Amino acid sequence: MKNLTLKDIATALDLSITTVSKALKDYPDVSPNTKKRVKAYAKEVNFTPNAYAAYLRTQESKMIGVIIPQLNHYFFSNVLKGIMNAAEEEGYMVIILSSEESYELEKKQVDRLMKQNVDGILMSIADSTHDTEHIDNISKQNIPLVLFDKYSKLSECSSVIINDQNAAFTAVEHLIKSGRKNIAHLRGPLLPQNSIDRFLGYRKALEKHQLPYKKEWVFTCQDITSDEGYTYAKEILDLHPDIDAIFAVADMPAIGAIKHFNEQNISIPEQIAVMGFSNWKISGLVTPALSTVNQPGETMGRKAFELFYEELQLRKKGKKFAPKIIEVETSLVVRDST
Amino acid sequence: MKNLTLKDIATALDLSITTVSKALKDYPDVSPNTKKRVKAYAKEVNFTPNAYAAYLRTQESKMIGVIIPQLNHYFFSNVLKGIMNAAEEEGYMVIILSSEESYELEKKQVDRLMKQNVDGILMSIADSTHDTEHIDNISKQNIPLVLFDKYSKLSECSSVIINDQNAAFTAVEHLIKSGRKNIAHLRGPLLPQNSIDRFLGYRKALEKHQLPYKKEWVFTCQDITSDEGYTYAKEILDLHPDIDAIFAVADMPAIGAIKHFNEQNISIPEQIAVMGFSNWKISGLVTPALSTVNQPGETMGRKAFELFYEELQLRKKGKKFAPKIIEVETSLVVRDST
DNA sequence: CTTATTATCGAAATCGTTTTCGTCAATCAA
DNA sequence: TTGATTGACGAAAACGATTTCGATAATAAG
Repeated sequence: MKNLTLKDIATALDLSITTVSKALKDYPDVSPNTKKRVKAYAKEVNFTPNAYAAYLRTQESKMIGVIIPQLNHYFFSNVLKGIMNAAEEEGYMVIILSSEESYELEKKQVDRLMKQNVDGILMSIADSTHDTEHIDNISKQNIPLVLFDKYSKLSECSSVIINDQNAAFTAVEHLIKSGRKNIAHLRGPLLPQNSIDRFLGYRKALEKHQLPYKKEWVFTCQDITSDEGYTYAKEILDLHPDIDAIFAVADMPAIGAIKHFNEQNISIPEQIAVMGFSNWKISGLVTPALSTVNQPGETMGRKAFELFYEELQLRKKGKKFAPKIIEVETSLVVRDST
Repeated sequence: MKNLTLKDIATALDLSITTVSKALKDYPDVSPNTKKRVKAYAKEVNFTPNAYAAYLRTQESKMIGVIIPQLNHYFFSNVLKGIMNAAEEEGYMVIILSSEESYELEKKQVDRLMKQNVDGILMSIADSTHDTEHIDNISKQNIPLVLFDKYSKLSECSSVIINDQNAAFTAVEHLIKSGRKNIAHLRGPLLPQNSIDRFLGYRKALEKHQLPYKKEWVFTCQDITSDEGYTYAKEILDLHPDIDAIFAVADMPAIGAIKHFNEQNISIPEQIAVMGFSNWKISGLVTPALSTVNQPGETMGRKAFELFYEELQLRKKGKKFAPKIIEVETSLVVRDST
């Protein structure tokens, strides 16, 4: 009960391996009649060509590699879903690896994927990644690369992103319009572009509405966890009692803050409003439900695969491919915390 | 800048391909000196043998397939992590597929993995899977199969599970010991064994402590979502005001219930206690923090891979492998909701 | 009736490893 | 000296699909 080969079909139909192969791939020099016979038989016995043998000739593995910073992460799981669905439609298998937000591991994973001869790599770079040599290597090896969400301004490759600055701007403006004047920001680490852009969006909104920007109202989360939000919420209550709203770089810190306020019987949003970012599932389940910015992960994943596929097709034809940047729309999700 | 081959090394060192290959694999008929030369050079140029070419001879793809019911799922993400870490240590790549809890899709994914010639399949079967033909096919094709968490009592294969009945029993007993007498159960769908076992554990605990079992206090969640918990919480408040505790089949329904109680200003755990199952990250973040049963996903994943690997080694030696069932320890996590 | 063209098909090389089976020289035993 | 053993290496045949280049027969053109 082993997998069949072209040879099996050839002997069964009294044809050569060559003809069977050609028939299945619709070569013009096979008569319509034999094509029909071969295809019918192949379907009957549920034949699929051995991917490994095919690779050896075509150098196409029909596999792509995906590297994300965290496996257990609502947003990235959604991106993966989008990638995998799109990949399946084109007959691609997906190898998923995680960098665990580590630069060293990320380099290693890139290496593993290249050794595995994937046809392309889609990745979201780790927060701690400070240089792009390993990323540039991918392009040098001539394999298509698409970045998503956390991208690099330095590397010349296609990307699928959101407009973090605008999204943050809109979120903060929403807080301002609902009457808040003293808005704190739980920002992300200094490195990834997203965290910078969201911070810039925050500042821009303050500026537009002529609210003062205070350095001491910006708190930096290193790992973007709920614990950090919890801790900073305490600090805010103790040292900055005039703050009446918090805009967090992500849902997790926002939820940590909410937890602390709940424990201290601080009423949300009356005494202090809280706004997250990403629209994780959990954000709708805490009390009060968290207002946030929706980041359409699945769409981003699909678009990322499509960009890869487009690039691959062009390369196969020997054409040059100019990197594209796709910006996916976000939307404000207003719930009970603002 | 393409990947090097054995041939490249052979010409560089003025040896034959054969000798290079043998040297790298420590064949006895290669002199220690040449081995040293070859290995040093291979390391220098960062050579790794082409996996596809190797497969063609050895019929080992060094890939395993994993099928989980849901990609975006805290517990399964953890299992994946365990699998992937263990797999990497042995040089295996992991192909992850999702069945989306659909029997049809599950069959299709099994098929895809077999066509991809993976060396083994690890899977957690979908809730809707009612027969095991596709699962038995895997064994017939002679490829190792390991089930985890959601397994089947019908199939003869290794499994990594928890003792759902005991775990549920302990959880409910904890509710009883804290003084609750009227304990409802939000159970899972009728099919998967886990849901049945947790229900049985619930009954057993009631029985042991001589509390009456009431059919109308058992509510069936079809999709195990927070929405279902939310809805049933409402029903409980309206129709069964004497219920003073809820044991849910999973964290999500429990959290949905908490949300509703919060909105109705029902105090937890004073008026009603809530107990979840699985210890998702979110369960520690809601207010009040949810008591639950910890299910060590990462450990389960690692054990699952180890079982696969053990079976593979035995098969390679031509030995028979008797399916093993590993039971992983759970633990009660008492937080603020009980 | 011969020659050129077209329509179908196959032989064989190739991809990069692995592994079996030889080959050859050097060493040893007799 | 002869025959047997050992040590170190290579030639070549797989693995299964793809693809180039011929080969053959049937048809059309002259």
